[in-house]
Amino acid sequence: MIEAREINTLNYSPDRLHEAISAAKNKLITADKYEPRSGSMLSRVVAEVYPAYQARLLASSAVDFDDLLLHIAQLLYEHAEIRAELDERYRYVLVDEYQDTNRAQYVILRALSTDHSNLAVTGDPDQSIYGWRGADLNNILEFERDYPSVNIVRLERNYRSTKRILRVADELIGHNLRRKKKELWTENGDGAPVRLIAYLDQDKEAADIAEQIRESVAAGRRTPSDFAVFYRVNALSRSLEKALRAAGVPYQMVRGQEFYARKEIKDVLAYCQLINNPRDDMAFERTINTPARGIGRKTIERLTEHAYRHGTPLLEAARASWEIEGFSKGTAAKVAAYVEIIDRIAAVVHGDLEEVIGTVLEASGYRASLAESDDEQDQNRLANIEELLTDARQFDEQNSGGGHLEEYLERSWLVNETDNWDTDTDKATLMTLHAAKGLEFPVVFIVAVEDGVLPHERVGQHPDELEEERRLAFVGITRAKEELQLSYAVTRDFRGVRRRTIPSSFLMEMPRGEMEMLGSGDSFDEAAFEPWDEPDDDEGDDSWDFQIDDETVESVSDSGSKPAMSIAAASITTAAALERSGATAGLPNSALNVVSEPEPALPRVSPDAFKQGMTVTHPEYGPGKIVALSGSGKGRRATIQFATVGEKKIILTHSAVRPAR
DNA sequence: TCCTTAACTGTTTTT
DNA sequence: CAGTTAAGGA
Repeated sequence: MIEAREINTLNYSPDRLHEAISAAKNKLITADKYEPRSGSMLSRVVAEVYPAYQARLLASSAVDFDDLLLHIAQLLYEHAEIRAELDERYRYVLVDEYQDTNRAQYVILRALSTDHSNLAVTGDPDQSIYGWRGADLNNILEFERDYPSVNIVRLERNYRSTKRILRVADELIGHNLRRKKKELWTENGDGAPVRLIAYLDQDKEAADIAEQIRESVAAGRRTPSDFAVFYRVNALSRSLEKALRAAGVPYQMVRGQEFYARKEIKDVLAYCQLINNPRDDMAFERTINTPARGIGRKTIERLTEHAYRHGTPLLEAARASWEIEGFSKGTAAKVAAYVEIIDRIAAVVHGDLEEVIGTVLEASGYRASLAESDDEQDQNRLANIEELLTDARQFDEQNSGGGHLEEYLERSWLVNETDNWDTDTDKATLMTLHAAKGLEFPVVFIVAVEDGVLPHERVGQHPDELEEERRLAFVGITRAKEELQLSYAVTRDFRGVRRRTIPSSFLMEMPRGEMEMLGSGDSFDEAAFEPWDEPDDDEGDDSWDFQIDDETVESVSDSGSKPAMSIAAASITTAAALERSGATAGLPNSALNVVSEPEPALPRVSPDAFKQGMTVTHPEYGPGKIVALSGSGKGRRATIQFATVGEKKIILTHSAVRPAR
């Protein structure tokens, strides 16, 4: 579809376009109402693709995730009598996790609670972490305005965490502006200090965490399921898995969709989808030459054309293969053989799922083609397919009588992250911060609390996005009941390259009094943290600012004077201290080279590189825009409008301000 | 049409 | 690094 329009897929990838369409749908903008924003090429492309995409969904009798809500909202909106009937039927409506609702859900809720306004919602604005998916924080922030007669109950008592953990969480989230203030308290004990550990690299980080778990379990103090390790991105799980395996710690990794998203599983399920819905052209295209049966691009092209001309689905066109012009006898026979396969599977559609999938595997030749292969990966795939059969059998046990194909497929689409999280087995848990919401563990580790990872570098210049990252950290921290460890690695391998990292700015927003700063084992010079440990005479936010000429100017002090310390400077000190202490002695050359690399942790930017109107970021104040510049050389200053704290005047040579990524 | 190899490229989170 | 695409040969 995108190809047909000769759209430049480099700038407008299917992913990006779908994302844009999804965002539009979340805002209840239907294809016919979508207006391209002037000046935005992307939106012009979307305006072209969106209606075609929607038409194609309709032709396939399909809906996407967003349609699930959009269609309902539209139905309720356009048909007063249906709305009234459903409002009548559902007298009392309860919504959990209200902070994660989007515009469409909001409209649906309103529609269902108009005549019978019995609506109860629960949620915590500080735990809204799905803004990027269309969740609208305003839904909860402005609930009182939307429903003036509302009765609000604040649940501020925390029964889960220790006082220290709670204070760390509370102070961090206090840096957010778009929230509802609340006073969290608990009668639990102080508990242990929150640990902040700097490791040399991610392998040391992973190994130490694994070792801590192993040791506690061996000592009988804890059991594996007491532990959870959270990370911002899935890619970070690799070294953790390796270390846990090496330490012999049983673990489970929660990765939603993982199973059903595998190529081989999707291949097999595509046959099922086509049986379930013969108009599913995507399933047709996926299956017709999987495994390879000599049906290529050209053949599919001709089929598509025939289908288009007759207004039929592709499978229908394939049934007429003998009449299609340009098809050789051989080609027509191959296509007919494929149709035959589909029909054979369709014949057992009313049986058990295990039978349906078993038939797919046999009739399609999929299993045989994998079994013949001597590629190691294919053997793996074979194992996954056997697992799919097991999954199907389990499903059959719960849904006896057969004929439940559609339900099974639905489940495969809708499984979420935590659905396959097993609470009964005694294993440590690895998961993303997003997946962690709603859970709790006695001991929590959060790894890679680094600039660019937690807040993730892809959060845009919009302050709301930075705040969402902060909420994500908040969610992770508040999962911990008794112990919490935050950590970062001084260097981290990323995409095959070793990089020096900068500790997350969020770490500077946490109360040092509740925390314990550590290096990893004795390989770390604690002196590196001295500037942090030293309690400031004044507390809190202003500690790195001091007054000059009436203006608040921010600067990193020279070594010697004590209070001001930016996070970037801390990381430089850390690395330097490492070198001095010979902490790197045991490392292979490559690692040593990197640590002693002349490249500073914070790329120094010449003051002249800053231009008016430029978007910049600051480790504490977040993103901002340069309003004005003054002075020159070392004295060059910028007035920056920060989204979080308003306008600040900053000396560029000394500050940690950088051009936005 | 298929298969192998080399080059390339892109990287968040997921109902 | 890993997953995907482009190119070229069978």
